[in-house]
Amino acid sequence: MEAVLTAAVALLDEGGKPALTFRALATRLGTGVGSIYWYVAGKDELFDRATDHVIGEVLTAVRALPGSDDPIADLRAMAVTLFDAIMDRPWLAAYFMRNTDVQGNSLRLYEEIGRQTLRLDLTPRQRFHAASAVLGVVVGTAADLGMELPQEVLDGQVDRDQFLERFAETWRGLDAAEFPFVTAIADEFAGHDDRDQFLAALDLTLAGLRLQAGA
Amino acid sequence: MEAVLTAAVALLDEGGKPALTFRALATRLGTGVGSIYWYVAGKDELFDRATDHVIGEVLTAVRALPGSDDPIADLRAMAVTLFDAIMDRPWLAAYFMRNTDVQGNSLRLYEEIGRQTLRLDLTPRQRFHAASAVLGVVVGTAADLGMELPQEVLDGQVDRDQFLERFAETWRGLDAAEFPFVTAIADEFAGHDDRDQFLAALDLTLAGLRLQAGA
DNA sequence: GCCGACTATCGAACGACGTTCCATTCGGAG
DNA sequence: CTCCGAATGGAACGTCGTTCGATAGTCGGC
Repeated sequence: MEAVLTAAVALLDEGGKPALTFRALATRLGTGVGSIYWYVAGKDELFDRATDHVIGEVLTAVRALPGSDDPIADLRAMAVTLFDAIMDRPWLAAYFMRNTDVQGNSLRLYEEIGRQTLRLDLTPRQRFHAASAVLGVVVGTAADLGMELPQEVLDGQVDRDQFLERFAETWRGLDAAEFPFVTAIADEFAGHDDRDQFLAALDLTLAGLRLQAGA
Repeated sequence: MEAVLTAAVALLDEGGKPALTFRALATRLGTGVGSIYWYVAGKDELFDRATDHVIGEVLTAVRALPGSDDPIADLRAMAVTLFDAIMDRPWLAAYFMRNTDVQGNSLRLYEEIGRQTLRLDLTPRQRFHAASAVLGVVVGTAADLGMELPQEVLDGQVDRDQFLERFAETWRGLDAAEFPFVTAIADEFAGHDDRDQFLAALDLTLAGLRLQAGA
């Protein structure tokens, strides 16, 4: 069981979600395809279990955070930890979008984040919305992060900066009257860092949250 | 070509992303599978074109918005319009997560949103991040919206509220010492409205944005 | 020593899918 | 009528998730 999950995670790390295949997994484990079905009911459960497995690592990382007297600062640190984990393993983003079993480590992570809102002066509903909003920022930014890279970039044939520059070049060439915004921020897009983009979005909602909590 | 796209959208509306199949599409069009390949290079392009097709409708809806003297209010209205469109067609969420061709209507929609940031007192980078953050909130919330419903709910066998209540019941039964947050907001989760959740998250980032812009 | 019951393994086979390929048909220009 | 590119249709291929039955191994009870 444990060997199945670690092998599945290894496949995901190497080739992303499409690389996780029952046949590939069986080959790596040196067994037959049918054996895997004795441990998991199907592909969904396999994916869920494998993902929950690494969410466990994220959870321990989150729990190991020092913590401070500022709940929002702690909230920020947790979100950053989660985001960094997704940057390392982009296929993780797909997990949060099919959270059928809101159980296990995913629930515990949700608890860790939501617990910070208990330290803020908010109504229960506001707490619920705050925790969801923070998670939403992570997922929302991570979503167009893992998927934006076509195969040629993953293969290392094309540099990421070159890839962005190609788009920026197209944007710069657009009609400035019809696309005042896009032409204006083409340069920003060219060299942009996904992590900075995430932090900016996160800090916006946290600023709003701080305002709401009156802290 | 046009018929192919409208049929593809119809299939997506009826059964979501897994329902969009070359064979199903060919059957609906009364042709062969190979014919579709004369119009599109593959499944990815088919999905992109079909999605961009409906994004066009969202774009006209966004452009039809009245507009006000408050850029942030306009930003909010646009985000809500986009979110509502995704609520109607949950499979749309998957589109924004694989925006390979940042061209077409998607780009125009991005322009429409970003243009509002030009009316705010921000640096170019802040404008770029603001537009991305707003889109991120929409995508982030919409993501765990379309996917959270298992098949039994889509089939109408189980009511959505019953489905949520089932989770809430589990959460209420957890140890309050170990899960102080989850047990506290179980009631909120039970009857929660996805749209309210989205609006709360959106308003948080917009409040932060308003703070940043000093408006 | 034999037995059934349970745990666990294996790979052939099935149906659905995306994609390729090629023979065929159509329609207008010469 | 001829011809050539535009457009069509569907058989065929490889891969995928999943199912299924055959086959061992293990262990307690008689």
